[in-house]
Amino acid sequence: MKIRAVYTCPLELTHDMIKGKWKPIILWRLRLGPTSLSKLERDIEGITQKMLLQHLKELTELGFIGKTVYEGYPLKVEYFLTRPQGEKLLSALQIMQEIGIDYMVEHGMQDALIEKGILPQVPTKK
Amino acid sequence: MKIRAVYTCPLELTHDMIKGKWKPIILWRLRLGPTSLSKLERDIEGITQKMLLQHLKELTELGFIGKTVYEGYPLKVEYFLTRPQGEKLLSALQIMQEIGIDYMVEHGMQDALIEKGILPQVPTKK
DNA sequence: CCGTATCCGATCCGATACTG
DNA sequence: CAGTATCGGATCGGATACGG
Repeated sequence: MKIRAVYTCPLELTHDMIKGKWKPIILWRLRLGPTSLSKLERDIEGITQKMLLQHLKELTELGFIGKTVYEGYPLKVEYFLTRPQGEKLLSALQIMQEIGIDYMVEHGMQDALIEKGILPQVPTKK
Repeated sequence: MKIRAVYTCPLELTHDMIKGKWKPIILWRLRLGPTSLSKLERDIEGITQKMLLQHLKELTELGFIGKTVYEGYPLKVEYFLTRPQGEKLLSALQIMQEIGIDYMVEHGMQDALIEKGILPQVPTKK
């Protein structure tokens, strides 16, 4: 991904930076703290290693994610949210998470949320 | 665009809902109040009528935008942000706008911002 | 465990022409 | 002014294989 020279507004730039099916999910997972590639791959259901690496790379180049490489064997690498950039972006994603929850609750999709422990059992009765 | 039955997390759903080159820009423009199709088309530089209509339709179906149709000629339609959904989404976009500004300032792209009046003349000296 | 490369179908979006 | 339809190139993302 490359940054264009001109955008309609800064918002468009940001939207472009988090474009990609897995980018928000990766950042969201990283809010829990630094992790390795393999952990991310295990935790993010359905992602392929290729997409994970590609999106990690882009987010790193954009300054939202940092990377620590430990020398020696076995290989060890940790990815983490940068501050303040990564964490600020997270605050936008936090709102988006809420919007998603609101939407699902209003459209009878709570069951999926309860299953994942995002919502507690037996939510407000209609 | 269609809503899938299952998502990794609610955040992914929201990200999907605002996927599309012009969606954030359209919503951003609507923060200024209700407007017509033709005004949007004029104000959003580079958009085609086709994309504008397509994205407006999707955002309307998703509940972020509302639409008032006035009877009689000349035809008159107004699009507006819904509350609370549209306005809540706007608050996430607000943060994304700031992130974009931050990025541009840190990468020597302020000139574009000053031109558009987003930043005042002569910002903080390095 | 970490990372790169290729192939290929799906989708996105711009251009353009046309209707009420 | 508001909205629909079609076509084609560009990009995205999944599968898969391979290398440090």
